[in-house]
Amino acid sequence: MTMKYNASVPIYLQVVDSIREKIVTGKMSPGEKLPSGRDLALMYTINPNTAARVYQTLEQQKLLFTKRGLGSFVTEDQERVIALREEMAQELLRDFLEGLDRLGISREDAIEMIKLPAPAAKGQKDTD
Amino acid sequence: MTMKYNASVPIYLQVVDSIREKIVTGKMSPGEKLPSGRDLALMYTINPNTAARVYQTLEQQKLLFTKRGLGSFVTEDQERVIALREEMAQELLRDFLEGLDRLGISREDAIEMIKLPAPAAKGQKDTD
Amino acid sequence: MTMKYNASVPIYLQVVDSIREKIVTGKMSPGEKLPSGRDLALMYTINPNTAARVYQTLEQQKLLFTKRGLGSFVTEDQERVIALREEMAQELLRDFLEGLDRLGISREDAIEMIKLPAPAAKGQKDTD
Amino acid sequence: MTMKYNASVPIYLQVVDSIREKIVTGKMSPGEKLPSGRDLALMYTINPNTAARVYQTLEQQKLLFTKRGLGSFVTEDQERVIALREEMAQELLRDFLEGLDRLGISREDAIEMIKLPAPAAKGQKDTD
DNA sequence: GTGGTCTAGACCACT
DNA sequence: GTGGTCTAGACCACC
Repeated sequence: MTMKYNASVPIYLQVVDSIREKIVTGKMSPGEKLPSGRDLALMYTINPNTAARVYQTLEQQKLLFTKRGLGSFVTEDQERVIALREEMAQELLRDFLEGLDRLGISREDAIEMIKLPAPAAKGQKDTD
Repeated sequence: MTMKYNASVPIYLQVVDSIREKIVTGKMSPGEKLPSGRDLALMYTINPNTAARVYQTLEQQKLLFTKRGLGSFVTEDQERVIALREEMAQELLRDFLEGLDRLGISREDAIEMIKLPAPAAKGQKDTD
Repeated sequence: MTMKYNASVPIYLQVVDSIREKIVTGKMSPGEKLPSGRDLALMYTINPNTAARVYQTLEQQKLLFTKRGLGSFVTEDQERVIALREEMAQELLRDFLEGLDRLGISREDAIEMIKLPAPAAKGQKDTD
Repeated sequence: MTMKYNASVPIYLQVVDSIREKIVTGKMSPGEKLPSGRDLALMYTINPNTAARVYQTLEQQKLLFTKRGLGSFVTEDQERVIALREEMAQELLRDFLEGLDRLGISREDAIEMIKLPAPAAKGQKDTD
């Protein structure tokens, strides 16, 4: 679970995304218990405070709920999860289409690009 | 040229992107003169310091060059522009494909999504 | 007796309030036997430790007394109950009046609000 | 601006309430600049981190917005302010009425209580 | 054990 | 100067 952190985006958000992905893709099930804040801190080698912030953020997004003294749990609101997955897909698509427009690339060309084998991996974008 | 700024990404970068887009898509031609720093500040309603940083950043990316006392000009290195456009397209595509994988969406489904009419625009995420 | 718990206030206090209300409003009579700690735990679906804390708290408030081996009983000190009811009413009123002042609402307006039919219930603030 | 803090509710929330009250009652105007985080920390004798949390919370409630490097400002969304005041009034009223019901006090009696001169001030509820 | 809060101090990027 | 983030460590209440 150790991660390479991208220096330009807050660590807590990167961990949030990592966990959110697990929930949204079903790798974590509704009601499932998440690691304790302290454990999360160890797993991701971050400060306990940062770990707490991760769970706080996810709780605000209603992707998990917390019971004091017991721990944090994946939301049981399955619809929330599905809706979020849909949102994320729409945002991903919109960003892509907007980018195409800005670069003046047609959708037909874009589809061709998708069909082709993936291009070489990127050099690191911005770590420092 | 007034812009709605997204609070979560530095203003100077948003302006940088705006200008870079014009260069890459040919809306600004090689050698063309850019507005003075002060004019840029007025046009984008930003601080002159921020405007200076914009040109400084674009100069580092070799998309423009500056002549003392004369102003800033779009690079005449056409290959640089073309290469950059290609890079940007590849990055856009890669981000899209990675996002699809994370969400567990197949490329076929993605292509279907692209072909469909664009979904309604989202409410602004965080502008101010 | 099952309850929806508010995540932001300790469960044991919510149960304490629930029982105190019954005593203060006379739904439970002086000297009446309360359920055993274990039964209380079942009734409120709480941990036996928490149930014990509930009785402990109520005992500190002299609203019940415990006889070893026999169980817990509602206090027979009727004056204590009456005084508490009065206290609670005063506190309720004071909180309301202070809130009005903070919001800059006159008492006349407040009285009008009370006379009107109750507004629709709010969505739950934070239950789990 | 120094405050007496109630030990049983988080300091940052007490400061949040203090500022929210100023906004909602019009003591602070739309667009008005709030003190910097550091200044707020000094004014309320709290840690800068706690001060930051105060503004974060208020920002989530859309009562203020923040510009990096510039500071935080009272929201210019007047409707948001009005709506919030209304919400707060409704919640205050609802809590009062619910309390009356729990204590078995009629609304007529409640109105009489409101009309009477305020009862003696409360002893401290819970400081420690 | 678990989460929640707070302090203290540091570093960085942005305006 | 201003906000944003992170670390470190502590204390407390709750279950």
